[in-house]
Amino acid sequence: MELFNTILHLFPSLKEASSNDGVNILKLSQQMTIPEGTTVFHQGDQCMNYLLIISGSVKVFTRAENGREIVLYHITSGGSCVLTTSCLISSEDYPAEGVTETDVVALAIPKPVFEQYMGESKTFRKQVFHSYGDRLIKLITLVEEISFAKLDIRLAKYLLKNGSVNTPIRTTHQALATELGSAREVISRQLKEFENRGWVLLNRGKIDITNHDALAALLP
Amino acid sequence: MELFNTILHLFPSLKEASSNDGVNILKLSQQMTIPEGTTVFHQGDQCMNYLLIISGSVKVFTRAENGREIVLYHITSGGSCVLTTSCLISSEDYPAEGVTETDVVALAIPKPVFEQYMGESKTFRKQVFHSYGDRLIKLITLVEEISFAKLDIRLAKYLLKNGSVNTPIRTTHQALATELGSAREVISRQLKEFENRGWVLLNRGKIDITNHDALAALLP
DNA sequence: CATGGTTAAGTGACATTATCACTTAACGTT
DNA sequence: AACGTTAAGTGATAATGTCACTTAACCATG
Repeated sequence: MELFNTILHLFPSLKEASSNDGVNILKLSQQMTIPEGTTVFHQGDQCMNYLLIISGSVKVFTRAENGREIVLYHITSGGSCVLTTSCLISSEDYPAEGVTETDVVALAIPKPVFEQYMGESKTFRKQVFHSYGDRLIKLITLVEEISFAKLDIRLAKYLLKNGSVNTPIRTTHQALATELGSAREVISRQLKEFENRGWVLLNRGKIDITNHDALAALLP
Repeated sequence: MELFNTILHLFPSLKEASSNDGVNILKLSQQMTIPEGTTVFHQGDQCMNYLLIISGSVKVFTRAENGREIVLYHITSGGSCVLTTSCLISSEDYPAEGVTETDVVALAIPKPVFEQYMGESKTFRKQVFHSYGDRLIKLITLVEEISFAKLDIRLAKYLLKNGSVNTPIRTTHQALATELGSAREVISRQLKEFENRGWVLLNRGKIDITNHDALAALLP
């Protein structure tokens, strides 16, 4: 059973939880496959499951009235949706939206099962808490970056993180703007500036990095 | 024992935790009084306690290299420091600083005691989770505001929240800038603009609201 | 109560980023 | 090859941030 092992490998805490009292947490949970572009949760939703991502990626973001968006973070393989958890516990509404960026395989643990294992397994608890801590730190870092870091630096950082000299980045300026919490025009101009300096090569939907070191020199 | 009851009233989960197996979580924790202006934790610290605030207020913020600061949130009576918790669990370093804004009375629960009660008491767990959820939601809201909301609106909101027509706000423009993640000069100019419109009255270290409704009309 | 140090607030010039209202270009379809 | 769609470019203008100061208020102390 390949998938079974993959899951236990990604979420080792489930191993302990499973064997604890002979009940298999995996049997009580529902495995689901979600196609790319699906809205997993909405601003204002309620939710009844704790979601573990087995493969693929979910983009979590908020939207302003005027339509502008900003990505809060991504949940990838091995991650869990703490917003879901947070709402599981506190029954508050989501302050954000989640959309799958790729096809996603996930495990949905029902609320009662989740709560039971939170009490029983220290390892499971630790993992859940760790996800929380991670998100908090990511969000704090995001606040820092938005308020302090200049856009050219944040853009360079993103480019270097998501591409390299021979692996171009396939995305639109609009998506980049959303990712960095800026406006498309601003991103376009900044990229054009990078292109003028010979650091990148721009094409519709594609950005080639041509001078890695120059971009890297921008970072603090 | 007045304080004892205050604590149990603020943190009802401790009641259950205390009586659970006869061990009193309060006895194992240390109550401390911290004067105003004390740095409770630093960027880069480790920590060994879970902190509950009994009275007073702690300001949590990050600082950029150039010295600019932005307040992430405040922890007040009945709140707990989840950053501490997060680092308790994941042993990561703090990405922020905490400074007392007033004299603070707090309860420090040592790491092992905290972990024990996390396993034993569902109520305690719930309260800890709730704090986490609260912070997440606060941080997400902050990200939203920083990236989408205009400064005049955020400023008006702050003024209305912290003062009224006959209770002036006692703070400096610098503190306001930190609170809103902006620069002092920008705040000064915006306030001056409000004053020109007859909405507020400015004095060194004091802001009087003279037209509540006009300010309120600015909010969405 | 005058003086000087300290902290708060004001100012002008300039840089960066956001917004608006478009135009131009690339792509896929038929 | 023409057309609709989506991506990217552009110029003007507004909002915000930064820098290098100046001015004003407050407080302590002689």
